[in-house]
Amino acid sequence: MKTERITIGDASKHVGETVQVPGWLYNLRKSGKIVFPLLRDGTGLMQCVAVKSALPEAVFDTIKDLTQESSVVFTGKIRADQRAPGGYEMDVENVDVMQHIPESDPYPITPKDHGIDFLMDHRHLWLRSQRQHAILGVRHEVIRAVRDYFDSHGFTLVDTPIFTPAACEGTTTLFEVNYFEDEKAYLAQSGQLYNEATAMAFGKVYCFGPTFRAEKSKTRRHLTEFWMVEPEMAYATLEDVKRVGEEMIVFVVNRVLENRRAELKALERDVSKLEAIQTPFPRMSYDDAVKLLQSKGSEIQWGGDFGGTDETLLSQEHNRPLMVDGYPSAVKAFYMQPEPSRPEVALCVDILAPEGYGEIIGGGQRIHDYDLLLRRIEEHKLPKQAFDWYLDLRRFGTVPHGGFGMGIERCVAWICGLEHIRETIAFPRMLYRLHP
RNA sequence: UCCUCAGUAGCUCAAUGGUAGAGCAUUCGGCUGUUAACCGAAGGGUUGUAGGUUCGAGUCCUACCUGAGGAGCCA
Repeated sequence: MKTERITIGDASKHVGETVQVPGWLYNLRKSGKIVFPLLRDGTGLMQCVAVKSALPEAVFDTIKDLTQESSVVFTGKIRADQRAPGGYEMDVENVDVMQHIPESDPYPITPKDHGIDFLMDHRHLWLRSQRQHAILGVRHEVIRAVRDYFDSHGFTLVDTPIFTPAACEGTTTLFEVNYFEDEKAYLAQSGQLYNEATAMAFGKVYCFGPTFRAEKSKTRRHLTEFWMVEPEMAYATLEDVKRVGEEMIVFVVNRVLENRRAELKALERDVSKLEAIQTPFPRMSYDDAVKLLQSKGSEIQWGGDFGGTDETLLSQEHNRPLMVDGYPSAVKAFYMQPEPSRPEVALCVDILAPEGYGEIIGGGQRIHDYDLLLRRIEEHKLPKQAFDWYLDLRRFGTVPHGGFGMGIERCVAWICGLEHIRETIAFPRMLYRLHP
């Protein structure tokens, strides 16, 4: 009879059975005639027990000499045991070694401390460690929840191009691609303009994909390549955008709390901070935010954008994400709809995550009037020709519409309580990091 | 692009301008319930690179390289 292969995650269903578990050796503790190999398989960690007196000498010797991260298949009987890290233990009966990593060239990431540079250089291996594994598990849950939210609220996924002919927002720096015959192409920094077109076709849409920013940013909040989800809604106002934003965030946080408790625990995340995330989110105008910041000693003047420290100060005021609306039009993108009674401010909103994490969502209502949009394009000295199709949307059945973009990595960093965004993506691309 | 800090054993870090050290990892030995196991021993170095000051530089000075944190900009 063939022994069944199981994963560590399913160990609880096989207590008392003799099974095979394929995996990698996470660590090994020896005590003379008994050894404790700790096996990792991507679904969890399981402590195994090999007793010399109960095994053929060759099998015991093979196990006791295993090296960290060697690939092995253990065969043995599963048993519940409180002393084991995962709650279940295997009494090893046999081992099949796929690859024994040689002692002369051992696995570089030992169970002790390492510096960030070393770990980033070995990112392809670092992903195997428990903490990184937990973070990427939460990331997966966040992405799944985001898609489930939009899919179950009438949104259609319509993905937007990565190669684009012009800047979406004139100011930011773009990655140039020299391939297309007659003109330069750029890597997308947002799918929003295209979303506006598809929203007029489907009503409610979202896109989800990588975006690229060639900013020389070098902070804990920045990646050169990051993933963004961008919903866009026809016949929508700023209020609609805010409501969807807060609902979606609460939905995502609840999903992670439901399905990723173990990961949050591994990350030592204070889950009470996440359990406090409920609608409605506190709201504040840009005007009031500036006054508040000034009272706290910030240098900010009305008309300027918030610095990182300003965002941190604001978001620490509340235990829920904070919505700040009505930024000066001058600091926002050209397509932002002005407030009718105060054209100098825009119908836009930023959502700042609590605990000092800063902006995770930026969005607003878009200009739907042809003449105003054309004027803005000219004021920003953008090439009108490149925006002809975008202007067309205002010629053929224009309606008020809006949406937002959420940076997945910033959201994951906040939910996981991480110091730095670089751990929220498998292979981060940053100003000075392209490898591995 | 600018500012600040750092670079010493495979890794994490010590070392008043005066003999280059420890823990982990590796190798050898010991231990039948370990939890980053523990105990004993051994091997392991062109102190990021190039100049300079000095009787003498890991340490001081200059330039460069690499990285980290931050600013501006942004999600």
